[in-house]
Formats: sequence, structure tokens, C-alpha cells
Amino acid sequence: MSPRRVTLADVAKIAGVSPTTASLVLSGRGRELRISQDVEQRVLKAAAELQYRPNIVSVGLRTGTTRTIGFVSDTIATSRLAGDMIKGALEAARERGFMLFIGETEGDPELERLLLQAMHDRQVDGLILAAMYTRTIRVPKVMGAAPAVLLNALPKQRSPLPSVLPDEVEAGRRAARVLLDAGHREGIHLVGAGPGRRDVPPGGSVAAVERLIGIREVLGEAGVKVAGGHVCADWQPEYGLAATRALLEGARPRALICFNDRIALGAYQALDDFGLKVPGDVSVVSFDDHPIAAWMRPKLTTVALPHYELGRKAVDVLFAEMGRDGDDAVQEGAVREGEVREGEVHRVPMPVRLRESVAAATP
Amino acid sequence: MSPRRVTLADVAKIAGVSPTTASLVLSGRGRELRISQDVEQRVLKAAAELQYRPNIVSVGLRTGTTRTIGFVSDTIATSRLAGDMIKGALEAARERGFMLFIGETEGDPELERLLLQAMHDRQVDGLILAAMYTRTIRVPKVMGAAPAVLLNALPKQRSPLPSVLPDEVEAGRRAARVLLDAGHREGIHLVGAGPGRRDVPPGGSVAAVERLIGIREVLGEAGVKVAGGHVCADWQPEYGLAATRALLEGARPRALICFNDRIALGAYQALDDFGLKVPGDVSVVSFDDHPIAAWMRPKLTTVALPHYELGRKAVDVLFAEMGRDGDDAVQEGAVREGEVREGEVHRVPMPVRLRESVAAATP
DNA sequence: TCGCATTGCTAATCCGATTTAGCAAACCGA
DNA sequence: TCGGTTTGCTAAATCGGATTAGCAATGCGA
Repeated sequence: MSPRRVTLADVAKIAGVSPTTASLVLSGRGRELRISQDVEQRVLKAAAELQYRPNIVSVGLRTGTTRTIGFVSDTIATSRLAGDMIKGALEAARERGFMLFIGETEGDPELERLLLQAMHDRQVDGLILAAMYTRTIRVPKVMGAAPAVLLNALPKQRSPLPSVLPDEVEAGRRAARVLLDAGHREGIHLVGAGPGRRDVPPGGSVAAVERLIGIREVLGEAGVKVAGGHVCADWQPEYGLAATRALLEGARPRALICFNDRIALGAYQALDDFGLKVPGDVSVVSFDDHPIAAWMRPKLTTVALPHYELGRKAVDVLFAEMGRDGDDAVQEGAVREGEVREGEVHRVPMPVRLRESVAAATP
Repeated sequence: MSPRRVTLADVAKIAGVSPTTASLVLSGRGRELRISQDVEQRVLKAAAELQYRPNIVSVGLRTGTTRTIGFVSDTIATSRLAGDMIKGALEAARERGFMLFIGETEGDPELERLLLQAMHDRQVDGLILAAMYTRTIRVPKVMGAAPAVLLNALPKQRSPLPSVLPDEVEAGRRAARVLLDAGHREGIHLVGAGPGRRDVPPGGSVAAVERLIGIREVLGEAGVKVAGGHVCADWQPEYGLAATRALLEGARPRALICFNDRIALGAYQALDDFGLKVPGDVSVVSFDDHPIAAWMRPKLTTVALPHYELGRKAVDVLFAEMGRDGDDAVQEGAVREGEVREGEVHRVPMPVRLRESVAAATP
């Protein structure tokens, strides 16, 4: 059926040279090893004629490099978030001639181990371990066999792995600035977390903690006092609805900072129930840029999770990591024996999507 | 840094046997080739102690099989549709110990060729070529080097490749039956396509044509006449809104069959504008089960695209295809010389998601 | 004309498994 | 006791390249 692959030996035979010579020419080392122009041309011509393509499996066996990266995430099907992350990683990898193995653990550590094993068995050159929602994860021991990067996750224990994360603190600052820029200084309520530094949902949500820090920092510096805050146990629309209802029974907010778009969806409904218009009566700013944000009426102004960029960045960092492999930790200098090097943390900016849910404050 | 991989040779040495024997035992062929119990146990024990894992790259070189399949789609980041498809494929593959290479062409034929090449270079055992929206595609020549399956796509030219598609005709029937079962026989309007068999949007949407066939078939058999139909050039909310508005200016529908959920979203808005309640005044049934469907109020009853199942099925079909490789087309009997075998078309059922947008007809 | 570089290419080995061919020892019947 | 089986294992080839070591031919100075 399929006509046997063209091999280097075929090219060599057609060109009338040894496989060694053909290999040398095709790997570009012909010049430095003084292969004559004539021979070089013959090999190149033969390779082109036969449409020769090196067998990466073979190269992988010999050189140990398969031009392949493993991408393991806890889940990829939930919303399109993961899709964008993978897309970013895919493109960045492809630009360097690398392919991606995709794996999904569904949060099962055993499955995770199996997947990492399977990838290791296939000699991946590097690994990306990704979480769909920013959180701390336990780094499996299997890692460390190859260069690796944590994506959207921080190591639970001290680990030398670098990580790539959205810049949530700065996102908090930006959300707050959106309101300040529109002139809001009174009646700003937080929905999802706050108002105090410690008022975050249980479960140690990285996003909650960091967004809150950024928000409080900017509002504090501007001398603006947060009018109120409501922690939501779960960041789902129904909780946003309930929290906003409760809020509206005791106050007349002028602006809401919702901690994510699903909460904002619930808040919209509560505002509607109370006959309040967005953004005329109440401005709303939120986080994530969940697909729903652009569907809502009025369209929601939100600080976007840069999934695509996160994926790209992870690959960039991974390549840097792969480059550093030969020159082992020794020359890292400051790192002492037995001390675990701390992985660098890379923050990817979260852009503001200005839409229709914020209006200028009426004095 | 990383302690060199454990190889078969290591296991053999520890067990005190030759690599050949170790290989025989570990591949399960020890029995038939009369390896003694004693030796078998020693090898097994050594392998377990060393945590030996065969290097798949090496096996790939020797046997030509890499336990890997390539999944190439036009885009994966748009909505979570693709995510589910990949998830299904991923799980089905993993169950057989296979991994997936993911690639994305963004509709660029050159990129597609490059990706298929790259996968071929890595000796994938099979390929899945997927489209995000059901359509006909031109099958690149590069295919055919390995067993392959079309997913959510039909070949533009005659091709021996099997394809896996959602059963849209039956979906059309089901949507119509949802309304019939609720007692609707009057005032049923179609939004997106229809009412005539030929009234479909330009671009040759497979879904439009087939859904319409199913709808017309069931309504026709029940002796129910379609009250009206509106083709939408693009199946987006704004088109659904416009079409439904136009409809409402001249008629009082009792039920709407929207050709997808985004159209239904627009229709909801138009109905609201005219002061009509869903489902009290007008029942709505739709297609796709886009994530938005569960967010809409009232929740939308829709016939779901079974992305996850499509992904799984594609892998199943691919494995069947891979199984048939040795026994070439010859014994297919009826296929004559030079005649291209037609690929089988597999239809995956589309389940109805009964939610809140359909009410019993009031006589 | 000899010795030594330099030029230009190739033979041989290796990566880590699978697979084919085959060998030594034990056994068996005549 | 000898030829032929059977038993139980191993040497060697193979997959398709990369890499190391080395070889023949030419050039050049002394």
C-alpha cells in the first residue's frame, strides 16, 4: 500500500556517495567537514528528487531528541479556556518545529503519573504541566526526568520548576483603575471576595487573593474606601446573584467589581431584579473574559485571562529551560549543595477588555 | 542530572540472561518459545526492581509502530466544541495505550501539509483529520501514508477514507418530534433555514441541509404544515434576531425551530422585544447544545452535537482501520482495479437536551 | 624522492529494542 | 553408541539515522 519511506541510504545511493556523506551534507555540516561543492549538490538534488525527509524516530533514538513536547493538563474540555492555552502552546512549539503530545488527567494523580510515564517513554524533550484554574499543585516525582514548566500553577512544595502565571495582582489594579478612571470614588462594592485582605473564598484560590491585593492597593492609594465586599463560597452565577441581592437590600452601590464573569452574570440579574440599569445606575467590571462576557447585555468590561499568551509563554520558558540542560546547576553559583533551587515565576499581563458595562460616575 | 534510562540490556544483565531472552519474556512470548519458569521469574523480577520501561522510540524504529496517533483539526480554540472532541479522542486512545499529537491548521492548506508531514516524520500509526463545523474537505495527498479517518467532515472528492459525523438528519427528526410530542401542530416556524428543501444558507452547510430534511420528514409524516421559514445568511445571534423580528411582524408563531443555539439566542431577544414569553407563548427548540444554551433563561431545549462521542468514535474507527492494514483491499472482493473504494460513513446520534424552552401546546 | 599535511570521503559503531537463525545440551529410540 | 529431536537459550542482524575514527589521494616543502 504505502510505498516504503525514503531513507538516507536511498538518497546516498542515488547521489553515489556514502550515507555518512549524505548525512553530513543534509545536516549542514558538509562545509566545515570539507565536502566538495559537487558532491553537496548531488546529495541535495537527490534528496529533493526523492522528497527525502529524515525519520524523526530514528534521530530520536540516536540523539535522544524527538522534537516533541508533552502538555499535560488536569482538564481541557471545560470552556474554551484550555483550548486557547493549548493553541498558544501549539503555535509556539510549531514555530520551532516541535509537536505537542496532549494529555488530560482529570485531576487523578495516578492517571497523571501514567501519562507522564507514557510521555517519558516517548522521549519527550520537555513537559508542560498545566492547570485550568490557577492553583498550587503537587509536582509528581516523575517530573525532573525532563525539563519542565508549570503552567497556570504554582508548586505546592519547594521546587526548581519555573512557572507561568497570569499577573493577577496587576489585573486587580487594572480593574480598580477602570473604575477610578471613570470617576468612581463612592459606592464601590466587591462581589466574590473582600473587602478585607483575608476575605477570600475557602480553597485557597490564588486568583481571589491576588486580585484582591491589586484592587485594595490601587483604591487605597487613591484614597478611595471600598463601600462593601461579599465573599462568595463558589464563583458561580447563583452565588453572585445572592450576594448582590443581599448587598442591594442594604445599600445603593454605584459600581461593582465582580471577581469573575460568572459572578457578574448573577449580579446583572440581581441588578435587573432591583430595577437598576448597567451601566447607568451601576457600573460593573469583572475578571476572566469568559466567553459569556461578550454575550451579556450590556457587554461586560472585564480583565482577561490571557490563555493564549500563557500557552505561548510556557513554551518559551520551556525552551529556555531545555537550553540550560547541559550546563547543569553547578555554575548557578549561589545554589548550595542540598538546597533546592527556586523556580522562576513568570507573570503574563492580563489585558482589560473595555466594553459597555462601565459608565462615568455622576457626581 | 537524570539517571540514565534503564534499558533492556540492564534488565538482562541483572537477570543473568541475554537481551534476547529478556525481550522474549517481557513481550510475553517466553512461554511459546520455551523459556524456563526460573528464567522468566528472574527477568520479571529484575524488570520490576529496575522499574524497566521499554523505550517506545526504539520500538518505533524497529517495529514501525509508535503507539501514537495524530489529530489534525482546522481550529481547536473556538468554543469548547473542539475541546470535547479532542477529549473523547484522547480518552479512547489512552485506553489503548496510545497518545495523541495535536495539530491545528487554521484552515491553511500549506500548514496542514506541514503538520501532516511532521506527524508522518514521527511515524504516527494513524491520523484523524477533523473539522470544527461539519463540512466537506479536500483530502490532502499526504494522507494515505497512514490509516486515517475524517472527523466531522466528508471528503470533497471520492475517497477511501471513512468518516465520522453527527447524525444530523435524525437530529432534525428529533427536534420536530419534541414539538409534536408537546402537542404543537400549528404555527411552527423555522429560523435559520427552510421552509423549502432548498432553502439553505449559501456555503453548503451540511448541518442545514440535513437538519432540514429530518424536520420536514417528521412534520410531513405527521401531516403538520410548516407555518414559515427564514434562511439566515450566517448563523449568528444578530441574524436570528433579525429573522425572528421579521417573522413576528407578520405572524404569531407558537413554536420555533432554530437551526442553532446562537440563532435561538437572537430569537429569544426578538420574542422578548415583542413581549412574548418562552415557552408560555412560544416554544423554542434548537440544535448544537452550545454552552450558551444552558445559560439562557429559560434554559434552551436543544439537540446536542455529541462532540465527545464523535472524538471517541473517530478513534474506534481509526483502530478498525489500522487493524485492516495488512489484509489489503484485495480481499474486499467487490472492489475492482482502479476503482476507488468508498469510505464508510459513521453517524453518531445527537441526543436531545430537554430543558425549559418547550411547553405543551394550548389548544 | 621522502615525509607530512591537507583534502575529501567512507567504514564502523552506536542508540534500544525486536526478530531470525542457530547452537549446545539433554533426551530418546534403535 | 550413534543420529535425530527437543529443550532452552543466545549471537547477530535490523530499523534509520548521527558520529567517531580513519583511509586514500593529492599537494608541498625540503
